[in-house]
Amino acid sequence: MNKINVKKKQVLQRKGNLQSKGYIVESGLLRSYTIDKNGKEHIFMFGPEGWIVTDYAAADEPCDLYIDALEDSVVIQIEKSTELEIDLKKIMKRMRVLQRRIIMLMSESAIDRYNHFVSTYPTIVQRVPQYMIASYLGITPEALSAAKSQRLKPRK
Amino acid sequence: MNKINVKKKQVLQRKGNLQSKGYIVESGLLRSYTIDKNGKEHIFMFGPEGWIVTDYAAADEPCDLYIDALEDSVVIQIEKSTELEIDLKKIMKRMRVLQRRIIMLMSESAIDRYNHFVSTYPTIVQRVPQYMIASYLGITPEALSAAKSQRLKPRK
DNA sequence: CCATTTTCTTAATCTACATTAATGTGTAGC
DNA sequence: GCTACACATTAATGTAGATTAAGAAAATGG
Repeated sequence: MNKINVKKKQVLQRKGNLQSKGYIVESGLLRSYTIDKNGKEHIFMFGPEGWIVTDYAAADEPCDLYIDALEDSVVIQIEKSTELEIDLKKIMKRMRVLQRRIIMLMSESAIDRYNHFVSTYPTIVQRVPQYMIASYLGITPEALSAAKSQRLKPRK
Repeated sequence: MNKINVKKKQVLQRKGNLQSKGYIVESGLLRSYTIDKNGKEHIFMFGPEGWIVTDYAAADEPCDLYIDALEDSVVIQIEKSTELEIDLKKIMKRMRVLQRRIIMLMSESAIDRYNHFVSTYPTIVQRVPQYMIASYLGITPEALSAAKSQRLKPRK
């Protein structure tokens, strides 16, 4: 078993890596993200304690995601084949998270996605800066800020 | 084994169903989709021959997706637990498809997503109306039509 | 075939969100 | 207490894509 201490900002995986691993987060917080052709970051997922962070490229394919640490963390590095054997129900759950994310990106407004996020991951909201949540939601920090202040105003 | 003949437009599963099944498509074409609070449809995936179409809700949870047939089809109905035992590599592939979809929804313009779709699923483009592809891409048919005609115009 | 319905396109207007830029606020180190 | 840096807010302007509506084209059924 391969337990690793990771410092905040340390990069565990870069886009394009072959043989990318999975990471079980024991403590701390990881994130995975892409950088698009305009150099803009888009956060794919946050990985707090208990979560597994990985890219779903096969072992011999270049992966799509960067993975780094948002807090000092302790993680267990695993082979991808191992992860999948772990727990059928967990895989199902992960699939559903991805499914929901797609549905939300297609069918909900920015503020609705934000509200959803806050109620689904209240602890993460406290731990990462607003602009990263915006990045996860697929909008700019400015748009999130505006949407939030809108929400607080009583309707006339 | 539960082989079913499905007529075009026949609905196999409704959003909110419990105990929803998975469907292996032997021939024909299925799709899964949601309907948002404004009554608008958003296609989650197309399932041509050889694909498995399913919602990732656990057996006892209400599912998120409708599933219906876009062409007369022959499908095999399976229990979800069965599906997952089938093939680890396939699961991985499915995960990656979802991952890519999320990345694309967050980081690419409508026309880039369209081009991607066409090169990834050239056969499906021939088999479904444009407005369904728009729905899959997360845009309106009008926007897709406009984007396509833009693309064809030589740049000045 | 013809008639009807479904799908696609075009164009005008509207809106959510992006971009840019400036200002504000916190907090960490000195 | 300053200074700096990281983050959040606000406001002005820009733009991709939504909406609406109309007409053209294509598919479908009798």
